[in-house]
Amino acid sequence: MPYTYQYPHPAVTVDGVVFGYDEADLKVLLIQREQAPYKSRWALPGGFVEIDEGLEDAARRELEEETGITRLYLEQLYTFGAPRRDPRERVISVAYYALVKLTDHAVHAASDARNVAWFPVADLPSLAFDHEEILDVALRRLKAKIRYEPVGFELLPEKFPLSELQRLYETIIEQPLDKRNFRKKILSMGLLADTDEIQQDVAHRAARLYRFDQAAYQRLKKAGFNFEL
Amino acid sequence: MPYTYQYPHPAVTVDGVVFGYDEADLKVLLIQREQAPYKSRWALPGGFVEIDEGLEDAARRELEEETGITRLYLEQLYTFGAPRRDPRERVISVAYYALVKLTDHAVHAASDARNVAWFPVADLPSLAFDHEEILDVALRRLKAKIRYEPVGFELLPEKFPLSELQRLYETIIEQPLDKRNFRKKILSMGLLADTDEIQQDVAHRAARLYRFDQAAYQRLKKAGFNFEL
DNA sequence: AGACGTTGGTGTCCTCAAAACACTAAGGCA
DNA sequence: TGCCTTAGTGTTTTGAGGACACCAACGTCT
Repeated sequence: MPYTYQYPHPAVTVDGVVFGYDEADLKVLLIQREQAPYKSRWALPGGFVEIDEGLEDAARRELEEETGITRLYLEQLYTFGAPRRDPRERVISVAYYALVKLTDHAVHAASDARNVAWFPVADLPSLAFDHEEILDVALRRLKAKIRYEPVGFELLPEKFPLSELQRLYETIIEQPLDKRNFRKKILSMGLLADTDEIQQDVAHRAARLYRFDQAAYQRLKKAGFNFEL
Repeated sequence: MPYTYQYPHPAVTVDGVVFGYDEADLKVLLIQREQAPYKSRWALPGGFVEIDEGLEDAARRELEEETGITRLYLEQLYTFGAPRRDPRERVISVAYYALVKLTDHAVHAASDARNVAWFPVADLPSLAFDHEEILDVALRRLKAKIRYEPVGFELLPEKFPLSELQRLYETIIEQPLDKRNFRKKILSMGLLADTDEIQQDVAHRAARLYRFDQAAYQRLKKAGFNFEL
């Protein structure tokens, strides 16, 4: 027990709410706990912050260790610190939320022996600790954020048809959008670049594929442009 | 040194960015440090989180202890945890921002012997630790938040003329607003109740005084209303 | 008493973006 | 060849935001 302090110190962890999307619904990555407390309950991936490690670094490291996911959009969400949220000791958790392209990470979600799985947000198991609350906050943040910043693209493959983008939006904000108005608006922003490709192997007319034009977005943002819906 | 752990634990603090407004500019409450490090530098009020105390509770307690301010709008801002942000040991700071009615707290800002003062955000001294960064994040948040949630009223006296509300908005978002359009819009929301009073002791035509109608706001919010600008 | 200075308070028109709305095109499949 | 499914396309209507200028009230100064 080599670490002593003059005053009691809480433990600090990071937890990650990792969102993914597959043509049907919005999903979250969960890990089944192997140890007490909450043994065999599902929980958000996360762990302790090393003493010499930045918070975001810790979040990335834990996500990589536990789920194998490496490149992702990551942003701090909120810090949860209710005194008894962990029965063992006082633990303060800095929560992050992340968006990944599910297509890249679909299968091998289980990286080490652990039980890792994607769950549709509409149909979740009961979670360990206060993780349901954390997830709830993350979901509200995502719903709000997607309307005024172009983060939805982080959830899609690099090339995607407009209809998929629209379905993504409809899924997340939970309301239908008019097809023509959606296309008109999103295209008029000039953030989408038309790859000269079309869908393959579909049983109907193939759609054009677009990609998000990061460079154009940066340019527009500097010029005072504000993404909206 | 009675507190020992198996692994190293960081210290956890809360810091508060307290905003006030007085008919000319937006101000922030700062404390002059009495001890090293950064002795005699100005800093955000804050302090250590007790081991059995919620984060928001800690923020309120510290603000009351150090500045005497008691009723305020308080909201978690962001958590800062760069490994060397405090030279003594690893310290993770959960920052909050607060809005107060400066009229209520103008004078006795110095509660105990400490040196406490309001500074215009446009003219700040150099600050201790990473507090300039924290303040910067807080300011950006306030600017964004005031446009889509009716928090501006927290900075004004209970009864205020419309012109003062408009000046507040112009100060915070740093651009002028058209008087007629502003009045039209804000009044049409139905969030302001006309007290039947007017300004006293002014050297010109006296303005009607309004107050923010919290009950009406709650009602509208439930009905799906969204405040904007 | 009268002129002046300062802030309060009011309405219209124009412009543009959001919302509603329905049909043809393409291509695989039975 | 007909059918099913999804892609792709414009116009009209409606409402909100933005530009814009004058009179009213009231204290102050001479």
